[in-house]
Amino acid sequence: MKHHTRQRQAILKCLDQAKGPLSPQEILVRAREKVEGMGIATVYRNLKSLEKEGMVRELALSGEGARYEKSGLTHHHHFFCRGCNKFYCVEGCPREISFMVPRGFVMEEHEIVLYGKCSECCGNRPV
Amino acid sequence: MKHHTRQRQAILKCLDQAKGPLSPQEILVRAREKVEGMGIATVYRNLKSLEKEGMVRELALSGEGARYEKSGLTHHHHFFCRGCNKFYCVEGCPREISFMVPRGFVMEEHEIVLYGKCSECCGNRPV
DNA sequence: ATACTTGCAAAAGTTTTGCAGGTTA
DNA sequence: TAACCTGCAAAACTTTTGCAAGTAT
Repeated sequence: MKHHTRQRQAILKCLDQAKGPLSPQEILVRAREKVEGMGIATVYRNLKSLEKEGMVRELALSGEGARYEKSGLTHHHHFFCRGCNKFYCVEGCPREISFMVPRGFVMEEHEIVLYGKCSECCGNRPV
Repeated sequence: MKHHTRQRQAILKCLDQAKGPLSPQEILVRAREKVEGMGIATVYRNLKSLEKEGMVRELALSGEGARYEKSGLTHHHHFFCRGCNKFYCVEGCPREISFMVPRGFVMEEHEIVLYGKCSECCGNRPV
């Protein structure tokens, strides 16, 4: 039987409030505002178990270590800002991409990542 | 002035002969067939410098650590096989994706990764 | 009470760096 | 010869694990 701990709830809340997937470190910093003294191991452990339960999804798309987001969101993709090294969720998808699958391969999922600068890092202010 | 060492040439040759981007470990194994006793540090160092020179491109798209490929290839994307944990290059691209870029953001690049099983891992033989 | 979680510290990976010796131009 | 590279080992990071103590049911 799973227990509902403050730490676990804090992690889920962080993911809820984020505009995009977060790294374990980002989660730690934010979750510590809610649960003082929380350890990084707890973050990793909870992310793993939440992933196993299907509540969270791991994304590894930037050369910066994995990010995590709630699962069950509507189909979407991501934008990685090279200025602030953050991910943002983006809507839309060019549906028809199965023509890219090589003969004999089976596609189960796809992921699209746009790289560039977010509006804040976009010239308005110095990076 | 850069020097042309056997190690550097071996790494480039491995990348030339591969069907998709390779991990540093994969490169080490293959390069050692050409240059006995080669060390992993040499692989990492060369990949970094080749990347800086613009000859090699880093991809980090699988939760499995970065992969590297020659740069200057024609625009293409990748398929990650969850059976053998290898990347394959795939042709084609649904050109029009700029509608996905959020207002105020600037897109510099995009990457598409298909996940699934390659033909070899696809039922024909047990994974 | 029992089962599950936590924080800490140690361990296991992966990537980077320092250095003495070797190689390239 | 001077500049650059290499292999090794140590260092730096990131992620996982063991364990005694704490918490949820």
